Amino acid sequence: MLKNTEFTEKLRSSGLRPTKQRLKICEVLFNREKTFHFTINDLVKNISNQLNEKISLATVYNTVHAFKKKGYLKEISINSDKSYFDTNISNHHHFFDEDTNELIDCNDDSIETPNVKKNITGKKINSIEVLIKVATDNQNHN
Amino acid sequence: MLKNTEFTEKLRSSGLRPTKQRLKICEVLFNREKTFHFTINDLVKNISNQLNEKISLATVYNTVHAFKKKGYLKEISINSDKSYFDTNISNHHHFFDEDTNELIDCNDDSIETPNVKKNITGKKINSIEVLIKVATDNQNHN
DNA sequence: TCAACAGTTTAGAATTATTATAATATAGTT
DNA sequence: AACTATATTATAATAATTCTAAACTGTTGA
Repeated sequence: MLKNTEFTEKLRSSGLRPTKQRLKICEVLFNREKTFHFTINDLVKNISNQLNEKISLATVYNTVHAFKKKGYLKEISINSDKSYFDTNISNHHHFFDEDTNELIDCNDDSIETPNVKKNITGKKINSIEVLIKVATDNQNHN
Repeated sequence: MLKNTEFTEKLRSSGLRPTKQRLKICEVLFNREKTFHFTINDLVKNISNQLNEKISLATVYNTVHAFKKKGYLKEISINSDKSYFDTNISNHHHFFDEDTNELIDCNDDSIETPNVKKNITGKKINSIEVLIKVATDNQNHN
């Protein structure tokens, strides 16, 4: 569990001003045992539930994108109507339950990161994401 | 190159009525040498360019989703503001060029499909998608 | 400590993608 | 040719995200 001073330091060291709103967002995102997935909407709700405060939607968008840029968050590639973010920035993959729209971390090595034997010329690989879509067996029979 | 009669047959055999609009969409999507990626917007533009006709946006959405359900199209998991579809329904993976927002097929075996050693209990794996994000080396330094 | 400035926040409007709706039209069958 | 079920359409509604311009605030340097 980190304290506000530590968040302040961390933000400052990466060139982000430690504003009230950012510190609050840090608290909600990073002051917990386990990493988790969220949408912008989830986060806004969490802020109002946990801190009983309101940070404007636009600010939450700005902050999440700033944190992503600095590598404190990962955005998960999924074709959904909304964007999913992950506070787990380690190299890992995901299951997506199409019945419940639930995203499940795969932290052990049950999904191995595939080798990429050939890359696009002149480009650097920024990420390798694996998404396994699952559903109950009796779905999709129409 | 398939003819309209063949599309008619194919549609009918999968329980979809071979309406004018669907046949036209088939023509634009499947009457070509190479498979390709598109967004709904791209498709609407192609229809008006190639056939000089207009099919309503809602119909294009309906048809694309119907084709996806029947397995004639794949939706690609990517966190973008819009959905990408692929007429290549074979098992393959993608590069995504973050500089140009271009999606590139990987048809050879330079990206191998990862093994999934453990699955969610009671669920069936519907797909395994690998997305490699690339960019020029001098990006993301802010 | 304080003023100035650069960067941040805000609320609301604008934009964009997608879905819902309800009336109309049409394909396939009788 | 008429009937029925389904598809199409245009429009409205919704929902996610971005834009904008004004107000505000943290930081820096005096």
